[in-house]
Amino acid sequence: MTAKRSSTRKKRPETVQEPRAEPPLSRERIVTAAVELLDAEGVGGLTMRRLADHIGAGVMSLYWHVDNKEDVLALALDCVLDYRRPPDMAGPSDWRDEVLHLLEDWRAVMLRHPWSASLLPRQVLGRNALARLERLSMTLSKAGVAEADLNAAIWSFWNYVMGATITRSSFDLSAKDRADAQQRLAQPGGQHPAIERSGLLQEDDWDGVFRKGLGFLLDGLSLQGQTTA
Amino acid sequence: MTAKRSSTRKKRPETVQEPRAEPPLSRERIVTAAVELLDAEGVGGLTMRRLADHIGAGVMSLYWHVDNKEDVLALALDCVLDYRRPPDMAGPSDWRDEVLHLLEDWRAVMLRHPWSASLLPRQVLGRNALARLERLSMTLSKAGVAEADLNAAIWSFWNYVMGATITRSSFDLSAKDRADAQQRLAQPGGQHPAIERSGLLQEDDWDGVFRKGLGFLLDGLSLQGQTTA
DNA sequence: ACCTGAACACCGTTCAAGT
DNA sequence: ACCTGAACACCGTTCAAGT
Repeated sequence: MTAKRSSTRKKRPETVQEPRAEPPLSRERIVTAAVELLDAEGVGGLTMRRLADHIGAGVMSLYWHVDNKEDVLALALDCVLDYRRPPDMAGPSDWRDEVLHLLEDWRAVMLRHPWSASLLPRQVLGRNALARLERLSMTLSKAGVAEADLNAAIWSFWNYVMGATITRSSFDLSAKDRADAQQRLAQPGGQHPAIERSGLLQEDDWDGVFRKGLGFLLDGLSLQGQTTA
Repeated sequence: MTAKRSSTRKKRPETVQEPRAEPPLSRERIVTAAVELLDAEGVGGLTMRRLADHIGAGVMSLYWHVDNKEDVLALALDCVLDYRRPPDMAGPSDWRDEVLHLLEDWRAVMLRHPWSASLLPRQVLGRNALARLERLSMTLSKAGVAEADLNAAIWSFWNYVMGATITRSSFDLSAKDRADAQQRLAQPGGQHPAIERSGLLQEDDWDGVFRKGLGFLLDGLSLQGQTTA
């Protein structure tokens, strides 16, 4: 394709010199641009037209390389979820640490692309999502989680991570929103004494909360059957 | 408003007789219609125009009663999440059962309106969402969950329920999809031996899985600090 | 106070056509 | 094999106007 590109170059003498001589359209280039757009503008900002503009192509050219918008979203999601299984740790490591690391990485990746988490639940079968699930499954069964508990355990971690990440990335209160919420709760005759007292909506150590809840899940799982490390 | 309606009637002799003489437009009527439409067509099927048609009003009439589409969605969500705190159980009941019941009800409500769960994470502050969180908070602190663990516990349950429900309602595989998935996993040199072996994607006892994972969470929480029932 | 139509600035995608 | 423009059937919302 380098050949093709340079032949295109020859046609355009240097005098014109477009902003950048665009490499030919390709699935890969489309996905890259889609991720950029999604990162910059969120899911509502991705439009086939804007995507084409961003690339410097006609809208309909995209459809040669891609089925439709849904396809673009699926590709972008999978791209972002890229997972290279870490080199198998030398020596036996704590399975809890392994799960923790795996899920914190997963969450971190999705928070870096805040549009991604909400898309994942209907795209469970993506290449990299499956790879991550596979890894989790391996870790848990090597840890001795009973066969009968395995699927429930995996889906529990999944649910927890998705819920946490989707919530975190779609519910970020501005300072003003927080003030409003707090005020509404503290109204005379407030109907929410408990969550007002604990400051549930004022919580801001999301990393800590995430880790703590994961701890509950791991502890509960450890109690089940013969989970031997 | 009955007056207004009957006066309208007079203008139209029985010969025409519209399907139903429409009661006047109101926020309430709009929300009801929105929920119907959402239940029938999903989130992609709700359109201001279709909503107006469904009600028998002009599109722009809606905007007198409602700020915008986002507002409609928020109202519909809160409507569906309706929560009447159950009459305080006579006698002390198991706090685990109470949490279980609370969260299973929450999940069931959202599954009955499959569009709702995905909307909730950015609408945490809705009336009924807060009421349910309040209830959960009360139950947990009465159960003796330490002050320091309370918020983490509440958010953990939230995350778990949201993750489970969103996944369940956006990822329902047809029989064909399942077959495809299974086949892809089972390909020669398959890269997913673990999740193939456990049949992770063939799981279909979602209620059971949900309850089991909730059990892990509850068990883990019970281990923490002095949780006395 | 409540409703309306026309208009604006967008969408995703089909289709028939170009090279 | 790859790209394109025109066109279709939609969107949400503003605005100026009606009653």
